[in-house]
Amino acid sequence: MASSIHDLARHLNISIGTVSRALNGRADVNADTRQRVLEAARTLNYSPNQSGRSLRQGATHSIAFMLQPHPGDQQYGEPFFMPFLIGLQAKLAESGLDLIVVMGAPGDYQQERLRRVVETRRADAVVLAWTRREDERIDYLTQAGFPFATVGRSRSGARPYPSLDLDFEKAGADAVDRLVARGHRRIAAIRPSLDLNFSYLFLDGYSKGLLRHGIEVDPELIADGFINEAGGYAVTPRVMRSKNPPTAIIFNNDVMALGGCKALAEMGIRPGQDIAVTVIVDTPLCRYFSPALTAFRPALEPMGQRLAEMLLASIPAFAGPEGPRIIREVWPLELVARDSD
Amino acid sequence: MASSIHDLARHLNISIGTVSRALNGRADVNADTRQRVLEAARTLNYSPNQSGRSLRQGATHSIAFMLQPHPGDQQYGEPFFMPFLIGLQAKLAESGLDLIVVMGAPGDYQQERLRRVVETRRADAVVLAWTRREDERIDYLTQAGFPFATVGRSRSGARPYPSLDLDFEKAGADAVDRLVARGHRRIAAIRPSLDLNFSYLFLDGYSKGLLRHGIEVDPELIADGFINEAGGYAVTPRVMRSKNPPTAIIFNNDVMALGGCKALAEMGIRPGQDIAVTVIVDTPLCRYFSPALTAFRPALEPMGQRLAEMLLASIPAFAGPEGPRIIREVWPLELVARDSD
DNA sequence: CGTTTTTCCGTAAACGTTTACGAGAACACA
DNA sequence: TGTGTTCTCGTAAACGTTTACGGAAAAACG
Repeated sequence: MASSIHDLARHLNISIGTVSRALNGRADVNADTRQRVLEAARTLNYSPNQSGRSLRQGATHSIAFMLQPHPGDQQYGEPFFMPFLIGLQAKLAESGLDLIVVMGAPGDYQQERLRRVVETRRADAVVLAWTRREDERIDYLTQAGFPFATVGRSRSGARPYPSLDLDFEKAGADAVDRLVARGHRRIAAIRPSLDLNFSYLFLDGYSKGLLRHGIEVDPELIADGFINEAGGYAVTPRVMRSKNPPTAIIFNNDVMALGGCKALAEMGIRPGQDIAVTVIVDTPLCRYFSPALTAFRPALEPMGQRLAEMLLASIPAFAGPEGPRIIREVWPLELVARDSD
Repeated sequence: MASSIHDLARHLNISIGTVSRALNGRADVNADTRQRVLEAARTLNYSPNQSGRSLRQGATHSIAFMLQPHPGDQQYGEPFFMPFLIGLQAKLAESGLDLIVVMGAPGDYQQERLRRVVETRRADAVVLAWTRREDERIDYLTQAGFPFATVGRSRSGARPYPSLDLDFEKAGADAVDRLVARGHRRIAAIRPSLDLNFSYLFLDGYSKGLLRHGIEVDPELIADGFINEAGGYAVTPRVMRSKNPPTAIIFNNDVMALGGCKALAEMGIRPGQDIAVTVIVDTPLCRYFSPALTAFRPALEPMGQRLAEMLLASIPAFAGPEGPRIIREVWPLELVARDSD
């Protein structure tokens, strides 16, 4: 079943060294022998043992994406990440790299899992998502000298590292601009309660947007909750019951918006009619909700591809002739105007 | 940085064999030396190189979950699988196994990816999801003698294999029962157009349910679409515009229901008032939609745990003293009555 | 034909583990 | 003291690759 390089060598009556060289496309092997080797490999259904080559080369040819549920959440934010992963995987495959997604148990915030991946050398590099404002994972990886890239920024990290993020700050400000232009002055912001960095960026943009229009930031109109439907559901009534309730709400993500709209519905408040609703990160949910939610859309699949390029560019073994480079980029979020505001 | 077993041996002035035995908890090593080895391992920050032990043992200590987007879909059905994966991963970890999620490119239906995993021995077993009625992956794995388990059943497979499925047939029939009891006789069914096995099971149950009440199955009330929001959106108007339109719709999954409800909204038809809507597989979306959707709920996390047990029980190396066993189970879907019917 | 270069291939070591085997030391028992 | 048993540990092979090195044969060159 499992045919090794020795089987090929024996079958062709040549040495294993030659077989290996032929397979790996090295120059010092006769064109004819190479042909025979490749053919034998096909007929004997040979494919190289990963453990063997990893051990010899000190490289696993795989990149790990760390997947972690948030505490209090069972959703992983996947509607967001799946298109991203498609792009990432496609680009990595071009360089012969496999993408593996490493699961963590809920609650331990990946540290333990990450250590495992790094120390047992299960992957050549990792991709981190859901970066936090202070992110111990980033500190650990830089300190360990392990290659990585992040989707999202962070304050952590002694050395620079490749990162790709969305411009949540601009989106937050743009959302305010649009609502103000439509006559709103009481605008609420609902965001995750965790230390997630994009949550801060969003709030910064929101605040700057308000100030730009001479509107004071009212703490009563800002609320934090779990980053899931239940979080939005729990927290939205709170801002609606403030002394001077908002006429518009900006939700930081789609699932919190879903929960929030549920709460609004139960209060008899209709998005798009009685209140304006804007969502920062667009997903199919926003589009197919009724009313369709105005949202800011990321280019997820291209982002995945780009992050792969950036990650590889930072690793000496994969970087081009000009040597490794650290690339950091922030991509725009594009407004998709729909019916909810 | 990367300390090996040789480093430990040199540091302690003993042989690598002894170190290895101490680390692996074998009996023939002095309690005192074991203590010293373990301590040195901690201070030198040793952890075994996976490639090394995999190569030697012929086992990778990891299980692969094959993740594949459907053609025409970018969603992966993750809201469904994530809690399942949490359970799966938790149980596998108890046996020292890592769960890795292997991505496939959209469209190639995993075959290529699966071959890669199997042939390069990247995992000791795989878990398949989204089983099809005729599933070449199952044929391939049985023929290759590679351990696997599925969530979902299939017609394929020369030999029996562990599988865990939900009782879509009963859920379909129960949904009909409930709707009939509430006075409906024109009941539509909307399901994925792919060869997915649960789609057939659902339709069987639906048909049997109707016949049980003496209601003829009307092909005009059955529609197939992409298993995503767009699919439900595209296909729902078709059944609504039939000569004798339905007064109730059963959707096979949450995302198609979301799209379908969008289409209904645009036609001025309100779920829960103008039409009854039932969803077979419950997710947070169903709960937080307005109106909350009546749905059938699976116990996803326990299912993940159970499948891990079943998979391990089927592998000689992990099975208990009574030897390997093939377990197949079908779990119930529990009705959660809400506001949409 | 002698010398140099090129082409091609075999040999063997190395990657980090695990483990079968055997041997020395300590101990028990008569 | 002689014999057998039990504890411990070192030695070395093996897992499947890749690759540095060197050498034989062929080709090129004068």
